Amino acid sequence: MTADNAARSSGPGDAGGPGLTAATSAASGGLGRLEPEQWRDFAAAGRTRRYPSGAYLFLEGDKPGPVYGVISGQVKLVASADGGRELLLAVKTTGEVFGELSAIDGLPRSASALAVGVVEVVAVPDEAFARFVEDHPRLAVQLLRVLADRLRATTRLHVDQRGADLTRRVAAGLTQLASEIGVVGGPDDLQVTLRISQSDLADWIGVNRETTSRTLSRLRALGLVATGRQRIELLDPVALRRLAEV
Amino acid sequence: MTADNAARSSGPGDAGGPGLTAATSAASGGLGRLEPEQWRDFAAAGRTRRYPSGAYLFLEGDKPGPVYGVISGQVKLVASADGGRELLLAVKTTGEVFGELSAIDGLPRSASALAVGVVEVVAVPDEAFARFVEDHPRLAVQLLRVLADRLRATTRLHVDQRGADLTRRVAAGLTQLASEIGVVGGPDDLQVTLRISQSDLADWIGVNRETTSRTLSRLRALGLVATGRQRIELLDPVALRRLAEV
DNA sequence: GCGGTCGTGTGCGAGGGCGCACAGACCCCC
DNA sequence: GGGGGTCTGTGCGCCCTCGCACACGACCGC
Repeated sequence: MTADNAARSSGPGDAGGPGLTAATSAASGGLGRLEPEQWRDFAAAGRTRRYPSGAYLFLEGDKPGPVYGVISGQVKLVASADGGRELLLAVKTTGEVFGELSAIDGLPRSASALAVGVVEVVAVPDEAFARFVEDHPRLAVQLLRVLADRLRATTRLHVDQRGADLTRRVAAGLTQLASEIGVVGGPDDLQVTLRISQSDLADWIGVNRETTSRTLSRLRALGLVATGRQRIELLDPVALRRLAEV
Repeated sequence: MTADNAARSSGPGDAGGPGLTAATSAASGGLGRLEPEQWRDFAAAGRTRRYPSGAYLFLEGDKPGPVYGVISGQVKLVASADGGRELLLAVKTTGEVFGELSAIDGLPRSASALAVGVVEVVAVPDEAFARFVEDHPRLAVQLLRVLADRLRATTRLHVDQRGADLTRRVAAGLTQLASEIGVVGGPDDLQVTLRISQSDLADWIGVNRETTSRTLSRLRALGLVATGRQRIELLDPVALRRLAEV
């Protein structure tokens, strides 16, 4: 969790308040990464499974089930609003854990998990996970911190996105996504390539595809991004972040 | 001003091994209500303070500080976005606890706490609270559940409000607020009166005041609500809830 | 009682996102 | 290699929200 966004102070009405502060990794939807030792213990408690591209690991509304850890591939966590709208909550990649909320509180899944490409995961039964947590107080406290951070991030997101103009929201969305699943490209360390569709980006930031596409056009004209099929290149991540946070 | 100058001392009232069992929903912003016994333990760990109307108990961005429990009065938790916009995150009343996030993760306050009318609270030093949690594993697990629930609720809110039309969002906002701070009125058990301004409601649902007022006019024409100065009466909460959930 | 302040209600014009529609490019699979 | 499906890019008009502006009424303090 980057401390820099949280460390910013701002009173009520303080114009310099937090902009679209992208609460980085914990944006929403997962436990974050475990330390190697913890991961071994975690993996030992479950079994490996493979899912084909497009398969659902679980659906929104399902009864509680296993907690998952990604071994390889990517998993999208999506929540559906009414009218068929969908919101992309998170993208989980190798080493990340997700689906632990249901194991914690026993409530139904609040999002669907969709395999992007072939995915290999380790699935730990929820009871085993619950025991695991109860037997490891330090882990429980760590979990508390993680959930607290995610709560902050989600609230922050909720607050910031309200009334912000499109350019800013798209810039913020790109910045967040890049920090989660960005693939560092060329020789320049700053260039980042996102391998997602514009529809996914639209679902992520919560606007429709066409508008997102148009906004990307604008950013392209500014030389900040380059786009292609299933590809968004952040040519100037720094400028984008600045755009997002103003 | 930030009422941070806390009087130190006062050992942790670490009496027994109870849990800070939280009630239910806790839409966002607090721990929920404690059971009487737990409340006693909690209160014993801190000291009572009084704040005049309009005083800030803490400000967004402040360093971590005490965890609060409301003895009497109301406290508004507000987060500020850019441009002076504010969002009302929660209203805490008698018996409710708030401000525990910072005590958990040590990060700065993510919202400001504002006294609505004269408020009496018990303030428990964050260190005491943290020790309290660490020494009671079962309490930690309880807390996990509470945070998980709040995370769900916040995410749900975030997902649902996206693209929903105004009538729905206002109806949803009224329903939520009513369940939190509604005062049951007349003989009919279903009638609920909210003692807040329309500006507060607007901040709660995240639209501007004028639009909120106009939407209330519409709902008034439908016979669903009655309005007055600092007063919104839910004449047909059931219909409102239906409106919100469709 | 009398201003001053705050909360409410409403009109109006501007701006912007939404949804539809369509064209072209690219990819995958048969 | 061809055809269908997916992804991208863009035009266009509708409608909704915003922001400004103003009037009225309730409440408060002197």
